[in-house]
Amino acid sequence: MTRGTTPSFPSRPTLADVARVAGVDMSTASRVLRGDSAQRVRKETRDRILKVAEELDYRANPLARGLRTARTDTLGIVVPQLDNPVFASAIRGAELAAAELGYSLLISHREPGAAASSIAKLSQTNRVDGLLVASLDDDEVLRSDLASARVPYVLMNRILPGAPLSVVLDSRAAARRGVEHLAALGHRRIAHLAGRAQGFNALERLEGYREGLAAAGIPYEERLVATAGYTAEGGATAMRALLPQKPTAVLAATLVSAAGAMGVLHEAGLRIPEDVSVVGLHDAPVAAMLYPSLTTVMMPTEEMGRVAATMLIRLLAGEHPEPVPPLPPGALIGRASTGPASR
Amino acid sequence: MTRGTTPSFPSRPTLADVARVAGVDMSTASRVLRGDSAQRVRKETRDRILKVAEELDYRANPLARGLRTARTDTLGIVVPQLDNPVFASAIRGAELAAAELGYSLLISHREPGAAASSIAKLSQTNRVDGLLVASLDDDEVLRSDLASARVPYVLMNRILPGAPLSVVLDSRAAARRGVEHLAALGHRRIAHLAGRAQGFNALERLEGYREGLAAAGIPYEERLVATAGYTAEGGATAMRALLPQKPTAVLAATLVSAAGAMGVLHEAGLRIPEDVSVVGLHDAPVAAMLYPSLTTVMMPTEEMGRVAATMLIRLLAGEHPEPVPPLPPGALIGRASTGPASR
DNA sequence: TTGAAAGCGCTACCAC
DNA sequence: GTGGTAGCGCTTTCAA
Repeated sequence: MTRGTTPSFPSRPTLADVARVAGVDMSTASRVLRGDSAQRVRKETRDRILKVAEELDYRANPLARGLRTARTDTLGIVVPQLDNPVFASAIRGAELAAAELGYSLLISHREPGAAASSIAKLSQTNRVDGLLVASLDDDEVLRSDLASARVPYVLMNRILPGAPLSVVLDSRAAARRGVEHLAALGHRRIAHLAGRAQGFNALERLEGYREGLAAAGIPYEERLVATAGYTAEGGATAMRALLPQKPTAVLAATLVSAAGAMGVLHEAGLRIPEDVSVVGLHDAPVAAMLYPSLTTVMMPTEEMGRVAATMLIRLLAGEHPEPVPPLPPGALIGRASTGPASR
Repeated sequence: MTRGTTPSFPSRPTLADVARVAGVDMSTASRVLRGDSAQRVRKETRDRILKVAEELDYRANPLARGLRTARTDTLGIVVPQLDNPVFASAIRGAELAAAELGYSLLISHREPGAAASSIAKLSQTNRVDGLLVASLDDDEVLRSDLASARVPYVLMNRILPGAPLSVVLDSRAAARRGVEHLAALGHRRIAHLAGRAQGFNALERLEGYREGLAAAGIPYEERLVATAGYTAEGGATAMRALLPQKPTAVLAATLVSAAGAMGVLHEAGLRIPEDVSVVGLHDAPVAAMLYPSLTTVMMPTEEMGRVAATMLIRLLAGEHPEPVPPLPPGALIGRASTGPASR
């Protein structure tokens, strides 16, 4: 009824207040409160200022500071979707690393096809010092978006020819690992539900799939590969198309496409894993929610965010961080969806 | 290798630049560029300024503006987790509503138990004008967090005694709707996987469950209710405990607990829906990924974010928005997990 | 209808 | 070791 949530909100103390109460000049107060490295301040004075600031519950106004220094100590992170475990955990990693290094994170959730590029929006308005960018867009689109960036950036989960700083996962190794697991279980007819036809990660995974087959001495057959995209429906459609090939195992590019494929297998009366084993790439809680629970290859998505944020902050500090190699996959999480080949 | 992502970044033009090029005073340029309502500016002058601003690609520096006006036109939104469809879509709704009203959204992902409350952090540093708060914390914890808020706020998805402005979903009606569906299919032994013991939504859903039973003339039996919390494991444990009661149908508080329960039913050799029907509350893509696909009651989570943002902005404008009643559930989405009672 | 000027809160340079 | 002060880019009286 009343503005109960809007009580008084007394205005915050300013640096001038602290200085006055402590009996020093603003500039001195600024020096100590800012943690100036060249601390040419007497310990006594220092302590007094700190004490007053504490008592007054002083917080520097980041707007004023930013206006003055032309820095915000804030990183923008642009992701195409929030409710995607990959991006959610990349955000978490970036957030942790950023916080450790004194930066905040401004999360921007830009749905593909959003009118205005948030890359432009974030970077052109002095809100962030740098950008962490994940994108599902085509190279051309992303490139033109990035062209409008007025701050340094680091890409996550993809590369873009011409953009030197990217942090990616080793999808190829992950796919190979999944195939190896299946091959070790005796499977020979291993199908692959691929991602987008031209996506960076999709191509890498396909390559890893082939490497895994080769290592097991299994010939590659094109008709055992179908493009599933990144939706459950895509996974279902692709699986349906693959059924006539009678695979005994399936390597799905994502958890979502794995789920779609599993639904089709159930419908077709095929038992998992007795008739068909399924492996998905990436690990997230949803893997355990499927039936049967899905065997996955864990991917270091949080680490990706962490590394990307760290690189970006280095870049902002004027360093020239070296490109990092693709982050190797984590362990294979054996659950109930994989078993020995029996046919 | 090189700082390829850090080219020149020419400094942005300032208002002074625009004014100079247009041959007017800064104050005049400010008036027109800001869209001052009392536009006491000659059209000719106006157009000239606009044209110059356009040519120079001028963007007001939000830091400077914020410093001057003590407003940021930014709302903070605090959620306990990102990869939760409920919060993800609430964020989307809030973002859309905020954008329409000229506000940006600063997303803060505060994991429970995070050292510093992001409520305090966001609101005490002049970064946001107001806060949208979702929280899974206990009343006491949340209350003390909010006590440190220096800006107006609106709660989402829960109430807190003493905090007048909340936007919640009508979980009670949703639960009732789920039970009605099951009862209409002939089920009489309907179990309920409840949420947290004392949570606001959990209690509401339990109430709705009882109402639904009552409406169908089914007596309430306490032993058909188990607390499942909000994890798949919790759902599994609760379902396991309920099995001896031989329910023919289950109303799960969330999709996640429904998934856990379904796993247990599968393990127990019970067919879904032939032996046991399952309904989950909330709808999200994961419902279609489960096997069999889950019948759900859709909840207006995006609308919740939209309404909350709108209320908050009204509050900031000095209006006194009326509390809104719980948002009614959407349609029941019939999928494969429910069928007629056969025993 | 337009201009002049103060000042938001802070940092950083220079003087003492 | 500390103080004075200009000025970041903008909005907003107040004058003209």
